Amino acid sequence: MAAPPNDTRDRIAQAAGELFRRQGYSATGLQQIAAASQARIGSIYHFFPNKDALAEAVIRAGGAAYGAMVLALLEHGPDDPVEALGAAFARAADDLAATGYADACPIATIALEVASTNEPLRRATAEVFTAWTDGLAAWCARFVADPEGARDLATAILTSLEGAFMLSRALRDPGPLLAAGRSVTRLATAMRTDPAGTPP
Amino acid sequence: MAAPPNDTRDRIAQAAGELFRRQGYSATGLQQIAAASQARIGSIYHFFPNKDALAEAVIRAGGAAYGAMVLALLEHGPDDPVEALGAAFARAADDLAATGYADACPIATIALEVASTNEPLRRATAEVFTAWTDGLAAWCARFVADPEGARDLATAILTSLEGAFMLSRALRDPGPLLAAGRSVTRLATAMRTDPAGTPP
DNA sequence: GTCTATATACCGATAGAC
DNA sequence: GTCTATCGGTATATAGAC
Repeated sequence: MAAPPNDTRDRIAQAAGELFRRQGYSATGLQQIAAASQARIGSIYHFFPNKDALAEAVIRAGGAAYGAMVLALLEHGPDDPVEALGAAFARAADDLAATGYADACPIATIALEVASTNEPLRRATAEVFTAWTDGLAAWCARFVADPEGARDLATAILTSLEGAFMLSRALRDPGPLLAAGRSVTRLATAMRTDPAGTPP
Repeated sequence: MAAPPNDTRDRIAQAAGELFRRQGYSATGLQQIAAASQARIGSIYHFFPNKDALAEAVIRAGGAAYGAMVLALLEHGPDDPVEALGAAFARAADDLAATGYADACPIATIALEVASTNEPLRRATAEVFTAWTDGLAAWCARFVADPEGARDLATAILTSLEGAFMLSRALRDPGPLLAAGRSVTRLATAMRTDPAGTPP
C-alpha cells in the first residue's frame, strides 16, 4: 500500500507481523520468521537487537497501518456515518472469512500475551489502542456532539470489533462480527446528535 | 467454589488455567505449571496424556465455571436486567483492577493463540463461547421478546466484554470496561421489549 | 550486510525405579 | 500415583568469517 522498497528489513517485519497475529508472539520462533521472509537469523539480529525489539517495531508499524486503513474505510464509505459503520463491519467479516479466519486484528493476540508479562510490549499495545480510540473518537465527533459520548462510542466500536474478531475466529463464523455490526450501528443511531438523513 | 477435594489433579488444572489466562498457552511451560501446583512433571503426565489434553480440560472446565459465575452474577443482581448488566460490568472492572489487570477471561488468550494453529483446542474454545452465548441469550430473552434480538444482544454483551477486557488489560485502566458497560446498558435499554420499571 | 556455526538453556515427552 | 533422569529437539542469542 505505502512502502515501495522490498528490502530485507521490511520483509522480516512483515513476515513477523503476519505470524504474530496468526499464532501469537511466544509460539513464533525466529527461525520461522527467517524462513517466511527468506532471510537468515543473522539478518534479523542485524536489524533488530532482539526478539522483543522486533515485536515492538511490528506492533507500532502494524498498528499505525491498520488504524489508518480502518479510518480510510470509514471516510471513503457511505456518506451516512451509521451506514459507513455497518459497511465497515461487513467488510471486516468478508476479509476475515477470505483469509480462512486467520488475519484479524494485527496486535490482539500479542496484546493479551504480553499484558501481564512484558511491560515494554504492553505499553506499545496500549499506545496503539489509545491512538485507534483517538482516531475513532474524532470520526464519531462528526455526528455525536457530546465529546464524552463520542469517545464512548469510539470505545464501543473498538471493543466490539476486537471481541467479535475473537469469537468469529474461534467459531470460524462471520456471525459474531455481523451481529456486532448490527449492535454498533444501533448504538450509533441512538447516540447521534444530528438525525439528518434518517427517514421517519 | 464447588470442588472440595484439593487433590493433585485439581491443583495442576487450576495452576495451568491461571498461567494460561495470564501469559498464554505457548509461553507457559510444564515446568512452570509443576512449580506453581507443587507437583512433579511426572504427575502432570500421569493425569493428562500431553499438554494439549491438559489445555483442553482447562478450557472446558474453566469455561463452564466462568459462564456459571457470570450468569449467577446477573441473576442475583438488581431486579432490573439493565441495572444488573451495568452492575456486572462494574464488578468485572473492579475484579480486574484488584488482580493487577491479570485475571480477565479464562480462555481469551488461548482462543486467539490456537484459532489458526490447533484445531482441537480451537473447537474447545468455540464450544465454550457458544455455550456462553446460549446462556446469555436465554437470560436476555426475559426482557427481549424477539429471539433473534435476544441472541444479538447476548453476542453484543459477550463481544463487548471480551474486547473491553483486552483494552483494559493493555491500558491497565478500567475505563474501557466501564465505557463498554455504559454502551451495553444503553443498547439493552433500546432493545428491551418490556419497559416495566423504567421511569419516564 | 549476509551468512554459518555454535553456545546455553529450556521445551515437551518418555522410561522406569519406587 | 510419585518422582528422577534423560531423550531429542528447538529456543534465543552470539561470534566471527566473508
